[in-house]
Amino acid sequence: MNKIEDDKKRIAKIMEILEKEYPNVKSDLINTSPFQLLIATILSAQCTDKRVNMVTPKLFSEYPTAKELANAENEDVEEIIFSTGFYKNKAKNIISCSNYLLENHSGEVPSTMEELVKLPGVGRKTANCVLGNYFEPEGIVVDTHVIRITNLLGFVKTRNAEAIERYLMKIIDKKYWVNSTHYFIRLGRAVCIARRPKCSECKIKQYCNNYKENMKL
DNA sequence: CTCCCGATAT
DNA sequence: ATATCAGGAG
Repeated sequence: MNKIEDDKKRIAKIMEILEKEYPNVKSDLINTSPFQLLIATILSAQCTDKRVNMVTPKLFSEYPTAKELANAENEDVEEIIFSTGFYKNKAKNIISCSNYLLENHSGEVPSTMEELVKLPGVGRKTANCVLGNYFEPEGIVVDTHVIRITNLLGFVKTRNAEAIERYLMKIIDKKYWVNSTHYFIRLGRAVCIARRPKCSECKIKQYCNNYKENMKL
């Protein structure tokens, strides 16, 4: 009857199942500080976490904090992060981002959405990621997996990340705001794969509109 | 909306 | 060959 109330119950069940399936989830991006997670997340745009983790050990070894990265040469950074793609934009962003942190936040990463999205190369997705892992979440990370899976499940019918985030914040219990994204990412990589979803192996197929409409009957 | 862009699986 | 990967800026 009431879609929101119905969706609240359905996603609560889904969270319960995925929590059992993927216990102790956390970010797969290698990092030892908010600054490093921020940089790694900027690098992760349209790129796999595995690939980002191949370049960040060298990057963070040479430029461990905003202080070092702010004074880095553009070409040196480009060479290290080249394989992550969009390397010119990403190099420019993480260097000017480091400069901004030095000038405005003593080199530390701010802990609010309002301040984070002012950083060059940082939008709501990256900001939510840093907030959720190191501070208090102000929203829900909506990445490519969350967009695809929430549409397939039937919670939303849009590719607009902000619209999806607003709706998920209405229906997901706040205790799952951080982990729900991790669950969808794990499910998206292993089971609900973009090119070919493995619905037969899916633990939440009984709660999935796409499965009910296309796979059954 | 387009552009940025390399690595990988299919 | 083509779609996809923890997106963001103009």
